[in-house]
Amino acid sequence: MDEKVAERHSPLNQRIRADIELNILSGKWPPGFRIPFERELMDIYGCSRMTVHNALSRLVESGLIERRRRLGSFVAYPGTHATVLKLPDVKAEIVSSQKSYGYELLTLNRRVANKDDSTRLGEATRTTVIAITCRHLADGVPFAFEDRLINVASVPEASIVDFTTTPPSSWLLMHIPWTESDHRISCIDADADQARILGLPEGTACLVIERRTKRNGQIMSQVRQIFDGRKHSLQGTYALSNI
Amino acid sequence: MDEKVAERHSPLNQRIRADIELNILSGKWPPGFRIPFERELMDIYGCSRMTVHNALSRLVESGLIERRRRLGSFVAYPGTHATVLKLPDVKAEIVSSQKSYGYELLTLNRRVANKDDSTRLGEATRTTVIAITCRHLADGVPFAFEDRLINVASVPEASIVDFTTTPPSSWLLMHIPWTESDHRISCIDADADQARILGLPEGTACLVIERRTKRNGQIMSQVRQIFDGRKHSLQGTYALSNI
DNA sequence: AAGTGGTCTAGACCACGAC
DNA sequence: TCGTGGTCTAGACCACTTC
Repeated sequence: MDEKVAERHSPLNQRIRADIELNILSGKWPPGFRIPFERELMDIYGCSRMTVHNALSRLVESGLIERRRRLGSFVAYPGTHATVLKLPDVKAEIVSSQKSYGYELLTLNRRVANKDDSTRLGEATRTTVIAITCRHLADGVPFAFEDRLINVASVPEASIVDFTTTPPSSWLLMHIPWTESDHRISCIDADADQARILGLPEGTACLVIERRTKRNGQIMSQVRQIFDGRKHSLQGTYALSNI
Repeated sequence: MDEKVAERHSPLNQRIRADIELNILSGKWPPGFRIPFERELMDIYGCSRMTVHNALSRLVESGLIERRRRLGSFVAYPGTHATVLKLPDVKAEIVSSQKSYGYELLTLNRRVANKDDSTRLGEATRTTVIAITCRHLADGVPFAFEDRLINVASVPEASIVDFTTTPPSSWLLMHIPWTESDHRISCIDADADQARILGLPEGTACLVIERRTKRNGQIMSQVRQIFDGRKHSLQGTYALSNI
């Protein structure tokens, strides 16, 4: 086998991973190619099986190889492109781009979930929700329009928060961290309201990010954020393992 | 510590991972919380340090915890939401939704990269490129407009492919697998050409996916795909470790 | 100096699945 | 049946960083 031996002084298991990645990404080992057995790699690198096994296991996690007992390890067939998108908190995003952050609460209602609310939360039960619409500004210019529902049953503390000064996204991130979430990214033509709030001509293409956050399977919040499509885009890289 | 002991009959290292995940996602262990030392977890689970260490290492990879020598392991502070988006091949996406797939080559040029081409490829060198525009149809209805550049220096085989019948995305996926890629997702108002090709009113909000694929750091191809924003959206879930 | 995590070893037994 | 990967052990030494 080819030992390109990346990064001479890094730990052995990382070198093994990097070597195999290189062979796959360079096209030398095509999809379906059987890579050496663990016991062969032990001899090649002069190390124990545990070291080899850990390296290969992480390649499985990253989706680069598949392993089958008795048959060996094979370069996987990539069916799709995938990308990891980071969707930062709007406030953090504005601040980190050296602009001043502004926040305006537009509406706040506390109500029993209506039909639309239940659809957004993905729950049939008639819970109480806090419905918030607000606007984020960067250097005084409208940056994003946010429309959020908070499930009061799941996040009772939200009842006593003063959302006239605290952006709900930032508060939730600080107080209800590490939730599971699913996202939907789409685009729309701004309607009259949205255009007015974002200071755009009606019909401008806008980027929409919707997110539902859950904890223990229970939905805590749903949010729809709308951005000026001419100024905002999302970028992601697909890096394999981060050696 | 709390042993919620998920999945009784799964391997021990996965149970350890799942237990710690549960404590973090449920909010019981907030960001900054110091989780038990490896040697404590050995006692708690009655296993060797290697088993504990492997479990914790994978939690580091998933971004859920951070570890510092001498101090211990801590629940990480989530700065951003992240999502894994799958961006399937357009043909595969249409076929899997039970619709008939159609493909039309619109233009094909082979030329020395001009200024715009070089920008798109992110390379200053004046290489030869194949520039393709084409249209994907689902059940005969325009589905996506694709504008692609292929770097001939990196993908010489592309010179002899008949792109009048073969969609370039599908060919590249089959023949140049396992490239690295980066993506950009944005939206635009369809201009006259785009509207005509997609069969939409001019000015309709459209979703745009741009992708550059590399191999060994060398750019192989750049593509811009445009979809009807009213019908197309991207969805992603953030699953932590896949236990 | 002391204690944490980082890495590795040389074994072991088991589970699965092709044959 | 038998060879592969899956899991685990009971050690070991090292690197780093705070004390």
